[in-house]
Amino acid sequence: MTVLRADAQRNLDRILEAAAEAFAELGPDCAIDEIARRAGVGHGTVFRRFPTKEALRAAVIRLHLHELLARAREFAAYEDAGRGFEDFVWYAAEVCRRDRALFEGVEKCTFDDVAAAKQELHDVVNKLIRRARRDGAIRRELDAQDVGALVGAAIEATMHAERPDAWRRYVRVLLDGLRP
Amino acid sequence: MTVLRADAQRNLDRILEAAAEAFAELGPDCAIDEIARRAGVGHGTVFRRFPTKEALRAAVIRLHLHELLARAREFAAYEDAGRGFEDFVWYAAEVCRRDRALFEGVEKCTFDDVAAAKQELHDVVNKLIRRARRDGAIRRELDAQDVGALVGAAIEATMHAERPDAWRRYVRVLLDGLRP
DNA sequence: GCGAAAGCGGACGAATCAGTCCGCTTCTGC
DNA sequence: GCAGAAGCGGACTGATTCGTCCGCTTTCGC
Repeated sequence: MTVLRADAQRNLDRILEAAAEAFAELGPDCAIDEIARRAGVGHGTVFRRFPTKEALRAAVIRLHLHELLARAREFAAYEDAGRGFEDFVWYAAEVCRRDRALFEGVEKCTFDDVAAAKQELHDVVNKLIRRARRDGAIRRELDAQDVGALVGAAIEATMHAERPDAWRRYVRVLLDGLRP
Repeated sequence: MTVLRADAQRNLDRILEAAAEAFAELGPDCAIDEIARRAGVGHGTVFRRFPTKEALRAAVIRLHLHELLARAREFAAYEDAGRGFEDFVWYAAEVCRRDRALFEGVEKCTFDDVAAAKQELHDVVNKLIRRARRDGAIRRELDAQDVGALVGAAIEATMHAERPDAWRRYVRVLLDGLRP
């Protein structure tokens, strides 16, 4: 990939920023025209950089997923496995709450590198869960997939809630329910 | 409203049935053409009975909501409030598991009578929850909306799970988490 | 500055889907 | 049976939105 012209780079940055904002606010089905408008460019310009809407979505998800992965690794390195797991759940909930598109978008996205990052994140989270379970912080009958599904569900629930502080109560309910 | 001609009534029944099925399967944004196809009628026929897609959605939701309301009243009449509440959650989980559109659809629907039925259900569930809370079966800080969101989330979680019996474990985790 | 390459963005095409309309068909009361 | 009312459904309209294209503009090495 050759270096972009200065104006093109400026526009690319603005598009990514606007896209992240618009997806977070309006969800992954948000119209390209809306993103172009927010970025202050024509929508043809968006399509030049990203051949499809899916590609733009993937680009935004990629950024967020790498951030999430880095943080998950930190939590996995905690001495206290139960604490590391809980802190990760709180962090993940917070991220998804701010950006409802991330959670939905990751599911939808079929790009190879995003799938790879997703798998990598999955592995790290699995490790977090296995350690927490060994330490008696999570019930024995639940496996990593169950816990992942339940955490995802609690986050999903916070999106429907009206009261802005609801998500804390939901995560608390979940964490309490997960204990043996 | 005058009585319908026999063929019209037959078609109306088929449309409602197909709509319930299609919404359950494909979600509340499912295309009218798909519903018409499943019902074996032209989509003009659907629009004759229901002036908008919203009206059709409301009609389907109405049926399900009344059923749910009747059952909720039964559970609310239980001697043992905690037991009544838990049984209701198990029942609601089962219903939502069969029809994922119901939960989403109710949120979207803005028709007055549906809103009224929703409010009525809300009141009964609130009563269930208040009684269960008084009996010490549910934490004090959760209201009906919270519990609804959490039950919905647990059901949502079961859809991502591979093992078919997962939903029972998830509801169990939820109910344990709800306790003080 | 200048010319070529890179980039821009609005007009356009195509697909999808809600909702309308009207010529033809089917039912029903008599 | 028949006449007229009721109903049917497919063609059509209009809105929305993804994605393309090409004439004009901007940048940048020289």
